[in-house]
Amino acid sequence: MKEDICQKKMSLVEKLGVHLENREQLAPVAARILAYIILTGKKGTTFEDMVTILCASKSTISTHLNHLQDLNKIVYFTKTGDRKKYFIINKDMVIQHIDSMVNKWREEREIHLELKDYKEAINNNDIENKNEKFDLSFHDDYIKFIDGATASVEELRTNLANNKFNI
Amino acid sequence: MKEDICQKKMSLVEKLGVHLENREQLAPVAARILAYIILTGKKGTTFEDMVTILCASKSTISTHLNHLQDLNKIVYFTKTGDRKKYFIINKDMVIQHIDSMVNKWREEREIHLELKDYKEAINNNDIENKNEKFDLSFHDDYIKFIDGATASVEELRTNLANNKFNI
DNA sequence: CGATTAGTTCGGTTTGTTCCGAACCTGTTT
DNA sequence: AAACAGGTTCGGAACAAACCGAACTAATCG
Repeated sequence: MKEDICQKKMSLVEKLGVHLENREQLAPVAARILAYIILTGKKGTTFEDMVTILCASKSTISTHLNHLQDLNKIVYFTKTGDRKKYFIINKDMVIQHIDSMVNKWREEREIHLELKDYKEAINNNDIENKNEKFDLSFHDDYIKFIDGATASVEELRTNLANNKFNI
Repeated sequence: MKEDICQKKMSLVEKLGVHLENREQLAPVAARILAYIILTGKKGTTFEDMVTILCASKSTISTHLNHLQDLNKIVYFTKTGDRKKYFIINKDMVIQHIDSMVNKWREEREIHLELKDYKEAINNNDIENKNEKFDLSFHDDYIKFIDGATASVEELRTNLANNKFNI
């Protein structure tokens, strides 16, 4: 029973780990630490736990734990008469992620506008070769998509803010 | 005049290059090749052009050009009595990109469902600690966002298919 | 004081990526 | 045949990322 759940947990740590590794650009072990902390939830996880469960050295865990704290992805609480730190995820990690998506899309939008500008200038410069001109409507469509996606994510942001609880 | 445009072009190659390097997970020079091909448009670019303009070795250009062709990002056309290949972007590169976004979101959706399942199982297992239970509504909100974003991107896909011209 | 707990710091190895130069190949021109 | 155009292939240099072990620190406990 308990072993079953533990096995399920570790398989999810790997799966979520791979996902976070890509999404958050983290080192393999750092991503697994984050995944493990997420899946352990409010009761928190300690340094030692992770050393044994994730099968990594103390130095690796130490470095990555500090890194994740620098990135504001995790925080810890303590218990009286206990020197250990209990790590949990920072509850606005999700908001951070949403903001980074919005930023990424804003940057992409900027690039599309710049590309369109450049292509327009080229199109107007050589009048001779009509069939070699750039198509520009693609950029407008793409910008429309970005605006739609941004609207969806802003809605998510409001939903989360209203519910006031995350993860 | 022409130097101005050329300088603008190269600065856009770098900017778009950095963007593609991250978005498409390409090596720096590979991303710049792709950016240069995009910004040159329908008249196409040759191997030699890129060696001189991007200041990279023949071997580097060769390797990356072949890699980009393997990824179906670029294609070439030829001219009678001219052994050079003229590279242009594959016009369904955009569709590929859209499909990869849709896939990424579908995977993310799956993970959220799995996480929710796991957390629900844990919540029902220990009945004692009520305040340590996982919040689950976050996953529903996130899935709602993914569905919204997917709808936006599907709309983009239809727009592009209707217009029948890309890039 | 000595031992233990909880964690940090540093140097080094392993592994992977990115690019280059030199040699090579294949078809064409002289 | 020799030279050239248009590439390809291979070995390796240079650098960066990821992790580890060993030595260390700092606080607490017997």
